[in-house]
Amino acid sequence: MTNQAMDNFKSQVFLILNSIPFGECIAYGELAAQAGFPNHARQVGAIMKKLPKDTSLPWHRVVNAQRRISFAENTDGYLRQKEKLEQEGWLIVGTKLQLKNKDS
DNA sequence: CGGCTGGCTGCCT
DNA sequence: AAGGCAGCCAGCC
Repeated sequence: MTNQAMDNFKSQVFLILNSIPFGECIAYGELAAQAGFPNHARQVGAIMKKLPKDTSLPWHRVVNAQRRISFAENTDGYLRQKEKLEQEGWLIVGTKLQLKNKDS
């Protein structure tokens, strides 16, 4: 992957991220695929990792393919993501995301 | 330049 | 349902 492609990739990731509506979420792999680069799920994670804590991007809407938060519980990242998701109407059980109403 | 490490995934016990 | 494992690929050392 060229540096240029990578810039493009990042740009796409940010765009797509911003396009995710309130209350929805997307998987790392899917985000990567939509950005035009399948099998780059981890790279998406790497990008998220670099984001400043005060970023305005809805990075919390990105979860793993199992619809779980990809952080161990009691970690800082986990807590921050959980909090933001709860603000968007999600119910978090452990690392698992569920809809408040019914679900599954 | 080789080796290890991840905000991952899917397949196979 | 729950681990283990092997691909995956850019960063870092």
